[in-house]
Amino acid sequence: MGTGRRERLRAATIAEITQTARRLLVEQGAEAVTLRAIAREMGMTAPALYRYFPSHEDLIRHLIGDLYNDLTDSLAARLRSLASEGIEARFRAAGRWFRSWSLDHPREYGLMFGAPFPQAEGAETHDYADECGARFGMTFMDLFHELWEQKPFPIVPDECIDPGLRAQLAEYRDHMRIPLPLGCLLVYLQCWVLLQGAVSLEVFGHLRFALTDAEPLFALTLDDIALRLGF
Amino acid sequence: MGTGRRERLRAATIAEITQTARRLLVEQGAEAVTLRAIAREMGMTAPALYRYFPSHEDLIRHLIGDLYNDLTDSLAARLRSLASEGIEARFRAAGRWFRSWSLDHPREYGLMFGAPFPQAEGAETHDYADECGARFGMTFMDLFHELWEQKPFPIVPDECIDPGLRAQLAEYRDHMRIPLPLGCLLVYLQCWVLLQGAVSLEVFGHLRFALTDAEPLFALTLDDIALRLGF
DNA sequence: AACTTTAGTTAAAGCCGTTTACTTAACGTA
DNA sequence: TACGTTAAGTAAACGGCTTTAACTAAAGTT
Repeated sequence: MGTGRRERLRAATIAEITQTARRLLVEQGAEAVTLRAIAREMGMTAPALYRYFPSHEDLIRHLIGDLYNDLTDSLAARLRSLASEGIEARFRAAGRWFRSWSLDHPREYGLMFGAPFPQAEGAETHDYADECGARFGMTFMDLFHELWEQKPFPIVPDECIDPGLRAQLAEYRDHMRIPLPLGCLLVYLQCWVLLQGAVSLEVFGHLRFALTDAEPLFALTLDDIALRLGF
Repeated sequence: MGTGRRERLRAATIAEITQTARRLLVEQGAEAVTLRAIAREMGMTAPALYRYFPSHEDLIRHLIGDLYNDLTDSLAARLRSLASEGIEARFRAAGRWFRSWSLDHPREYGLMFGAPFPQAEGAETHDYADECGARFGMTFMDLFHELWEQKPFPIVPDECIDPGLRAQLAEYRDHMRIPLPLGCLLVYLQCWVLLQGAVSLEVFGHLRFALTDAEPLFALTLDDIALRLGF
C-alpha cells in the first residue's frame, strides 16, 4: 500500500526505541511494554523491531541498561551540584537521592531491582544491563572511596573476616581494581544492602502493612548507615 | 467433542487449582502459570477456571496467599521443633530459616516479595494475599513479643520517636491490637527491613555483582539484628 | 417428571512474540 | 548509467495468551 508511502529519510534508532519503551513503561506499566505497542507508538510494525533487537527480552534488557545509565548520570549530576558540601553531607544526600529517585520512578525501579525477568539462575551472560548496573554501583563505590580517604571509618582487619567471605571480597576487589582494604568493601556491601533493602521494601509496598509513609523509618536507616561509617 | 466425555464424578477445587499453579510456578517459572497451562494440567479447558476465579490475576493473588500460608505454617512448625531452645536461639533460627526457605523457593519468593503485579499503587483493596501476608508478619511479631517479655531489649521512649512515625506506629499497634510499646514496634520494623532486605537482594541476584555466596554476609546481618536486640 | 443449578464445553475476539516471505529505497561500483 | 547488494521496512501467518458469550450435560430439587 504505497498511499502514505513512508519517507525513507531517516531510520529509527535504538535510542528512540528504548525511549518509546520507557514512556510506555512509565505511563502504563511493565506489561504494556510490548513490541507491538512500541512499534505502534513509532508508526512502525512489530517485526521491524527485530532489525534492532533479537528478541523482546533483549530489548527490555537494553532498556534496563539505559535506566541504569540514567540513574548513574542523575546521581553524578546531583553529586556535582553538592561538590562544595562535606563528604558526610554528600553521602547522606546520595542515600536520600536514591530513595527519592526510586519512589519517583517506581515502574523503572521494579524493572531494574525487582525479580529478574526469567529468574535467570546460572545465566553467566554478562549483558549490557549488567554492565550498566556495575557502572552504577561503581559511582556509589567512588563516593565510598572518597569517604574512606577523607575520613576513614572503622573496619575489621582482613584476618577477622570469615574466610569464605574474605576470598570473595578479594576476588571482587581484584576484578574491579578497587584499591581498598577488604573490610572497607565489606562495609560498602553492608551499607548497600541496608540502603537498597529499605528502598525496595518501600517502593514495592512491602511496608504498607504498617506504614503509609516510610520516610521517617528511612531516616533511621540512614542514621544506621552513618553510624557504621563513624559519622 | 464428546468422545472422551468428561466423567462428572468430582468437580475441581480451588486448592487443586492453586496447587497446580504452584507446581507450574516452581517447575517452569512465573510466566508459565497461565490459565491454559493450569487447565491443561488438570484435564480441563481454560474458561472453566472462570468458575473459580474472576480473572488470572485473582488466581495469582490467591496463589500468593497460599504461599504465605505455607510460609507461616512452616515457620510455626520450625519454631515448635525448637521450643526447648532459648528465645535468642529461636530468634536467630527464625532468621536463618527465612533465608533458607527463600533461597530454596526463589520463584515463590519472587511472586510474593517482588514488584507487585500491576504496580498496584493506591489500590486499597485488602485481598486474600494481603490477609495471609499479615498473618505471616504476625508470626514473626509473636516471636518478637515473646522476646520482649523474656529479655526486653533497649528501645527509645515514645517521645523520642519522630511524630509522623509515632502516629503511624500507634495506628498500626491499635489496628493490630499489639500490646507493645511503640519503640518496640519500631525495632521490629527495623529488624524486618534488615532481614527481608538482605534476603531479597540475595534471592533476586542483586549481590552477584560482588558475591557468589552471600551466606557469610547474611550472618553479619543477623549479628546486626542481634546487636539491636541486645543479644 | 419438570425445573434449576453446577461445572464444564466450544467458538470467537483481540491481544501477544516471532518467523517467513516480500517490497522498495538507497548505495556502491563497474 | 545500469546493476547487484544492502537496509529497513511491510503483510501474513502461527501458536499462545486472557476473556466473553453461548451452549450442554449431569446432578440436585421440588
